[in-house]
Amino acid sequence: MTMVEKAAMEKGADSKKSKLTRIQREKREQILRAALDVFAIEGLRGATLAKIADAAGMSKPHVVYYFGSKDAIYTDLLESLLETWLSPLRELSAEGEPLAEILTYVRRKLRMSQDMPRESKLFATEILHGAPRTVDQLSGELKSLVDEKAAVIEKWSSEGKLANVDPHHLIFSIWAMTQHYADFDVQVCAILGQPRAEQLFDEADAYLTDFFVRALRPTVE
Amino acid sequence: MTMVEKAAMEKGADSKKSKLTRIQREKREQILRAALDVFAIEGLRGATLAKIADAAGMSKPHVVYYFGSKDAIYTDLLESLLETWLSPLRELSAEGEPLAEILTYVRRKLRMSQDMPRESKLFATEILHGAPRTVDQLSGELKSLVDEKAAVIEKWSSEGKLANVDPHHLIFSIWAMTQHYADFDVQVCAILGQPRAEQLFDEADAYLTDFFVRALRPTVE
DNA sequence: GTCTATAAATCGATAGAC
DNA sequence: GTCTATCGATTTATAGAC
Repeated sequence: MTMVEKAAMEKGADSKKSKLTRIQREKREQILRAALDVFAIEGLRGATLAKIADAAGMSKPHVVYYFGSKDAIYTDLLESLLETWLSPLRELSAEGEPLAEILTYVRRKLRMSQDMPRESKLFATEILHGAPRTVDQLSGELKSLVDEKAAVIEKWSSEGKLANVDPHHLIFSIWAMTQHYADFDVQVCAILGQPRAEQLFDEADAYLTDFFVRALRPTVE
Repeated sequence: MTMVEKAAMEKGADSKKSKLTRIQREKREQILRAALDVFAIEGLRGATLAKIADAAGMSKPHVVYYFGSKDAIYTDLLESLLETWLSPLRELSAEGEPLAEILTYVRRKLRMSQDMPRESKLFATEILHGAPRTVDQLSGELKSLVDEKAAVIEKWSSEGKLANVDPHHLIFSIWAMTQHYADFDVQVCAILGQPRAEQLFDEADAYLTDFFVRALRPTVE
């Protein structure tokens, strides 16, 4: 086992990275950036150490030296991105104006699809294939967060500030529609005739805002 | 090259299968069924001939004998399923009542996600990874169909029979929301706490119907 | 047509020089 | 720390017996 591996295996997530030198952190970041490109396009099995090493501008054993295995790179990527991925939902506030809060959430998620399509595809592929590395976090951390925010939405509905919708399925709808533009961009562009990416997301923003306003505005009684 | 391969390579999609004997067709069907299971879970790269052969109850060379290569099985699967996959949209009729037509389409797509989750995952993975084998059909056959139906929806909107929405993005929304339940079933079940599959789709049906009615009902002027 | 055995290629990971 | 060379395992595909 290498020195870097020993340091990385120190118990506790906090100590994990603090034990690394600046150069070690930078090398690892460099590899993670390259690996994201490769994994997003090729998937875990399709990606090879050779491609990752090539994209990172290093030799194959050098990549292994820093992470121990291809699988470790993949797992590290998923873990390090999860918090970022969930942050838009975390920011949904019970204190704000209901419809505006949800529209802001939709926009943040759509922005995330636009800015981080590789990350979106990484998670999509992982879940699509049964999420063997992630299923614990899905039914733990993620479920807690969703349940908490669903309760907020439920309360808004019951107070008549929002149309009466199942809050869990509403969250699924928001995920589905926004991530669709990142995950299935090839299909979307093929059908729309290859618009500029920026224009596409402007269209999607206008469409989704309009769509959710109509669907969620409380019915006049 | 084998006899089966020779027959399969006869030019023209129609002659392709008619040249095969009944037994040859049955064997090929048997392999395709087994391969769908394996590809849907493991992806193209993750699937191996050994797993496919095992699932089909044959030896590895026997599988190759009928299809020539692993890739050929995968491509054949995608092609043979495309028509089924598009059929719900094809059935959207310009003659029917607008809102009812769209709700019927949503329900058919949702039913398809429920009944054919493996097929859904197969297409999702393919497109997610850039659709190298399918991109021609996406910008050809699929684009034509979508453009045609989008024009119908556009007309309904302009006649005031439907809310004013971008018809292409509406179709994307329907795909995204319905396929989400098949493609990301692991995540959905983790968050909802593993409900029975049938119950989940009943919930989704009620939710989506309600949601689209609200979003698409024409605004009173 | 169907099998066993194996060739040929690929890939993850390691050894060991520097 | 970083490299070249290579091992060992896996996997696609073929050869050849029956």
